[in-house]
Amino acid sequence: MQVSRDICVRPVASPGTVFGGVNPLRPDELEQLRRIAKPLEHKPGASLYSQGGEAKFVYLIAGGIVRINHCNETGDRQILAFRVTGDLCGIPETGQYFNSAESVSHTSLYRFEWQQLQDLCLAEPHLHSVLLGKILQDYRQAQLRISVLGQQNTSQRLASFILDFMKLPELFDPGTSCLTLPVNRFDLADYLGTAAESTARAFAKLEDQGLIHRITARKIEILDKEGLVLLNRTPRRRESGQETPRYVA
Amino acid sequence: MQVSRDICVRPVASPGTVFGGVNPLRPDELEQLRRIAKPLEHKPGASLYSQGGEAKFVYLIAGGIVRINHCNETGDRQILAFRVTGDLCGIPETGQYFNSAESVSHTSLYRFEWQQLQDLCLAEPHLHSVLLGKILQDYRQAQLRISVLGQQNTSQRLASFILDFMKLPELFDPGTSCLTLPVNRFDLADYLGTAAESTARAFAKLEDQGLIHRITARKIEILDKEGLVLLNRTPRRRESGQETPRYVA
DNA sequence: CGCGCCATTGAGCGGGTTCAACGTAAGTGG
DNA sequence: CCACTTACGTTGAACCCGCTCAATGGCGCG
Repeated sequence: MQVSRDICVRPVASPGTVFGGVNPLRPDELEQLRRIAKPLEHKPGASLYSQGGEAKFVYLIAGGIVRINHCNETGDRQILAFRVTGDLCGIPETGQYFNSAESVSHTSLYRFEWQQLQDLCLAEPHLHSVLLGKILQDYRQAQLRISVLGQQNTSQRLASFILDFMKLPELFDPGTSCLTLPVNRFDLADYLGTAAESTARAFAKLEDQGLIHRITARKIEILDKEGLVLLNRTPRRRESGQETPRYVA
Repeated sequence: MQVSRDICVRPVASPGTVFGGVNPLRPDELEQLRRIAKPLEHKPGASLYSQGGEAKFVYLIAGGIVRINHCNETGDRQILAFRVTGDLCGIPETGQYFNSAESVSHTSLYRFEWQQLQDLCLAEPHLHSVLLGKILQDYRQAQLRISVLGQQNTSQRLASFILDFMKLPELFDPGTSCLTLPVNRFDLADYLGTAAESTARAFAKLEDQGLIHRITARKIEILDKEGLVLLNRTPRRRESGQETPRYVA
C-alpha cells in the first residue's frame, strides 16, 4: 500500500471557507476571495516554491499535507512544519521565499497572487484581520516547536509529533486507533531535529513502553494516548533559571 | 559595575517612529498611534505580563530588552526570544497571553490596548499592513530559532546568539569589539536549550579557539567574528533527507 | 524475483547532562 | 572599609543519550 493512497483528499470546500476557519468570512468576502483564487492540484513530492525564489504567490491548503523546509548555509535541512487543510504558506519576506515547500501527499491548493491578496486586504479590513489571525496562529505554533526542540528529548519529541498528528482526521482513525504517518523516517528526523536512526530507536522505545504499536513503518496503533501525554510532562533536565535558585544554603 | 547601568536607554522616539521601522507611517497615522499609546518605564526584572493571564495590552519596545518565556506543563522554562527596540510583544491568543515577558534591562515601552489597536487598524489599512509585517518578521525569527535548535550544537548556538546580539548598538561596541551580555548564564541556557554548565563550557571552547575573550562573565571581546560565522557553517550532523540519498550503491 | 530504497538494530564514540566542588563578584551590615 | 553572605560562574568526573558507521531486515517496484 502506498502512502499517497492512504492520504485521501476530501471534498474540497471553497477558498473562503477554508480561509476563514474559526473566523467566518462574510458572503461578499468569500466571493472576492474566490475571484482571485486559482485552484491547483499537486502530486506527492511536488515543489510549491523554493527558498530564495521570487515570491509572487501564496498558497492556501484545501486538502493534503505540505512540508515547509528551511536550509541554512551548510545545506542542512530543517523541516519547520507540516501544514494542513486551512493553513496558508508562502508569504514572502521582502519579495523572496524564506522557505521551501513541497507537497507530502496529494494536495489541493488555492493559489493567490500575494499582491492581489494584499490589495484585497487593504479594501476589506475584516479579511485583513483574519489573515493576521492566521499568521498569529502560525507564529504560536512556531513558538511551541521552539519549546519542544529546546526542552524535550527524542522520545518526547516523537510523542509530541504523534499527538499533534492524531488531531488530523485525514491521518488518524479513532475507530482502530491507527495513525498514518505522512512522511518517511528521514523527513521525520529532520522535523524532530535528530538522526533517522534515533527516530527509529524512539519508535522502538515507545513500543517497548506499550504506548504505541508499529503495524508498518508508516502505520502505528496508538495504545496509550494518556501515556504519550504523560511522557511529555516528564522534564528532560533539572530546572534552571532565576525562579528556582539552585545553590540554596 | 552593574548590568542595569551598562544597558543604557537611548533617547526615546515617538511610538509611531518605533512602530514603523522600515515601513514608515504617515503623519496622521503617527498621530493616531500616539493618541492610544501609553508610555511606560520598567526596571530590570519587572514583569510585563504573564502566560495565561487576561491579555488586554500589547507592548511596543522603545528602548531596552525584554525576555519572552514560555513554560510548559512540567514547569520547564524556554526563553523564546529577546525582544529589542521596535519589537512588539504581548499579542494575545484568544484573549490570553501565550507567553510571559519580563524586562531584562531598564526598559521604555509604549502600551496599547489591543482592542484599540485593532480598531485603529480596521480604520487604517496601511497601519494594519505594517502590523502584519511586524508579526511576519517575528514569525521568521521564530523559524530561524527552530533551525538553530534543530541543527546546531551548543557552541554553534552560542555563536549564533553572539552574532545576533552584536547587531544591537545597545550591547556591542565596535570600537573595543566588546559585547555586553544582557542576561546571566541560566537565562542564556534556557534560551539556547541547554544546561548552564554546558553554556559555560561553550564559552570556554570559543575562547580556546581564539574566537572570543571573556573579560567578565557579562562582557566578552569578539576576537574573530568571521570565525564565529564560519563555525555556524559547519554541519553538526551528516546530511539526511530524500534529497541526499544515504545508501548509494 | 531481485533490485533498491527505507527501516531497524548493534557497537562505539563523543557531546551534553548531572552532581559536586570550588572560584568569583557584588551587596550587606557591622 | 572590610568580612560576611549570597548568588552566580566555572571546572571536574561520571554517566547517558544521541550521533555515526556498519550490517541486516523488510517492503515496494520494476
